[in-house]
Amino acid sequence: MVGTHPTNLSELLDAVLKINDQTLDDNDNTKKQELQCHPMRQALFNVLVETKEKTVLSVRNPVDETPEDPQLMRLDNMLVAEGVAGPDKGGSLGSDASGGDQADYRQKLHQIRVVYNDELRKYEEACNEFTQHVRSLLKDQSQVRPIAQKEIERMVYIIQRKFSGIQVQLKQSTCEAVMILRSRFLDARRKRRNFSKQATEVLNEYFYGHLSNPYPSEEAKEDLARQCNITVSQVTQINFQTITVFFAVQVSNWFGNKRIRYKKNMAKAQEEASLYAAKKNAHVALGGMTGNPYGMLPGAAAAGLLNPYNPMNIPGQDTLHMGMPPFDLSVYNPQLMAAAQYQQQMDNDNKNS
DNA sequence: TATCATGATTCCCA
DNA sequence: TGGGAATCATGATA
Repeated sequence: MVGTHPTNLSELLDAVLKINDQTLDDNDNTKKQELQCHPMRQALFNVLVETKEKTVLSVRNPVDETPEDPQLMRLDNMLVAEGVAGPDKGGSLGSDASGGDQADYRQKLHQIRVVYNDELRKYEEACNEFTQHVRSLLKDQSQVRPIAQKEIERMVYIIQRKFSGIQVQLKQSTCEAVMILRSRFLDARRKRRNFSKQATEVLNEYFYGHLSNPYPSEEAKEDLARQCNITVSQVTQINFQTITVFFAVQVSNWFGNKRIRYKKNMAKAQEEASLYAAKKNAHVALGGMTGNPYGMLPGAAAAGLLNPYNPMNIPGQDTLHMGMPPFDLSVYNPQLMAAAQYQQQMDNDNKNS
């Protein structure tokens, strides 16, 4: 057959079968070229491809039948939320975090982010490289055996799915690393650490403003936590609940300690009370009467007149008319007295309800 | 480094 | 189950 072109399909098939009997390496390029240039080549190729598609290849399109992997979606969402994937959010847990811890957390999260993105880039490069290699290999082979574009795509899809498995592993281990980092950070927070001055101010203001009932509700605790800048707004959804509870416990601890120590050291407490009363009086004098009545600290209350722990207060008697305020003379201000009465009325109403 | 201040924990009780 | 009381542990300061 060398040197002569097969004239019909059966001849061409014979030629192909002959080639298959030998190794392709053994054939010279002349034979290959003869086949490539044969006028019936494309027709035969199409027939074989069609036959192969009918017999071997599934009619189904594998890409269409597989929806987005939910596990992969969860991992992706989490990585974005944690600031590992997507735009760099700085990896903050809360603005109250002490500088050292927060910086340490951010640095470690950044390290995870860098390693993750580096690995992901390598993975994508390897995947693309391998896919490209397979594509060109199959395209090359399609010169000598029937390989349709559809088959090539199918092969590429299978390869990409294999790589996707590796991607899931990478994302899983990255999520684990972030979770470990997070739990370590939270454990570190459990160690005693002083609140900021601003936070203590807010808590003290509430305490002395509610001396008649220094027991904030859960709602009030959350509100105090926010006011203390122990905000949870920057915390990702995944740990939102845990951290909210954690801050509420901190506020509870603070009030627990405060109540005990207030009783134990009344002298110092009275001093502090008058300090906060003076602050509030200044606020009132500056027109604060229109402010929140719950946040209002009447001088009388702050000075101890409404204080249940104050030995000056005899149960059953109208505390507003009990003795002189020990420190704060501003209770003589009619406006402040009215505020004190209002506060007591509110307290009584609360008790009755 | 001693002392104080203060947040956290534990136990007990109503 | 929440609060009081005692105690522990650690940060701040002189």
